[in-house]
Amino acid sequence: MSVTREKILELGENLIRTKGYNAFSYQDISTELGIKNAAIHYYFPSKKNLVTSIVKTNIQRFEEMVENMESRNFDEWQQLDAFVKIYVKSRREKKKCLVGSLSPDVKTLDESTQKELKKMVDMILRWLAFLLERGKNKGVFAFADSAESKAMVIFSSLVASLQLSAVLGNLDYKNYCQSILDDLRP
Amino acid sequence: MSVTREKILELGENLIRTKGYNAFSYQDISTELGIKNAAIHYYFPSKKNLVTSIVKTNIQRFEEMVENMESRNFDEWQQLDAFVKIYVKSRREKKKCLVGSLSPDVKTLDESTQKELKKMVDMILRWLAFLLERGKNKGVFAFADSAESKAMVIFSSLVASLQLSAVLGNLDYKNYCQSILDDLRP
DNA sequence: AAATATACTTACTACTAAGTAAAAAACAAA
DNA sequence: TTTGTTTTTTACTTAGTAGTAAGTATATTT
Repeated sequence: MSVTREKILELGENLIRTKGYNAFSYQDISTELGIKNAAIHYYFPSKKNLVTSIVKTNIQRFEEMVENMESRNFDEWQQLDAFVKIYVKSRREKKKCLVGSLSPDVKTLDESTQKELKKMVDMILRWLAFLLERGKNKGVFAFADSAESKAMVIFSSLVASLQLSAVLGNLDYKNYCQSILDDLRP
Repeated sequence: MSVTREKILELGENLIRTKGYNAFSYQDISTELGIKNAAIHYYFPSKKNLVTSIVKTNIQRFEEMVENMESRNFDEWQQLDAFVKIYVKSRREKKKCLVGSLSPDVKTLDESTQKELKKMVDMILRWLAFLLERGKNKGVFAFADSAESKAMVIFSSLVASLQLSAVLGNLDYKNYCQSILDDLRP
């Protein structure tokens, strides 16, 4: 695959995660990469095309991460910890997660992009609920309500706190994430 | 105060809460109100001006709500329940909350708007933490971690789940909110 | 060597955005 | 009824936006 294409995807993702979908333009990318506007259209005929590709890439990345953790026999706690670490890293890099960046703009996205985004959110929540359920049965986690509810609370907390920490500025994010994990301790 | 001005503020808020800050235009407002583009500039010289006013209005609305609840001797549970009801209503109206709409776009906002938004988030989190702490001491609530942490988890959950429910579509939001409250039961 | 595909650039169209200056209309008070 | 103020429209500018058509140099295939 083309290096330029890869760079466009990477830069596009970063722009979405810092400025948001409706605030970034092809010019932001072309200027940064030192190419012309039309060169981006060569790889991604339309903006919706680009964003859909970015979401698809992220879905794949997530699937690979989960597969990798399972094959390396990560236990439930280690897997959840690895997932939370993605958010700690995002915060350090002053970026939001892709879901937290695109979800607020979902109404303004193309239908095919909406579909991919839904697929991604569904996938994450299903994985989280499954992990929590399995961990609870094995005594790794302890929590009162349903695994689905708990998955939603944990994911929501991670997504929104990343947005809010950009507003508040200070916020000890790493510590906050730790308290989410601690809450599950048996 | 002018009726047109009030209508612009209301419509602007709704547009931010449905499409987002960077996706709505003065034309969206002028078309809906049957006035001209320039008429909006008469009341709000710039877009940043309008958005800042919208945030300020919401801060005031929140302050009034809290004052009102205190003066009517709402207990901690009733106050939290009333706060959660705002989000259930938002979900019913297929809108995000203002914080959840503007926070992801904070980098693209004018500095004065950023300041007001921070003020709003600070205020809500302080109030929530205060309420949780007081309620815990009185035995109305029960939770393990600090009131500040719990306030952040609850607020994040409400904000992000509103965004995610717009992506997922189905989601039993009312029930989800109930589970957040149930979690605090002693 | 000729044909074709790749990876672009140049130069444009069509449109939308925010914002402005000046004129006109609407409304009040004298 | 005149005068002044507030509100709104007309008509515009400036500065973008996504997207396209046509061309070009270079590499690859036939």
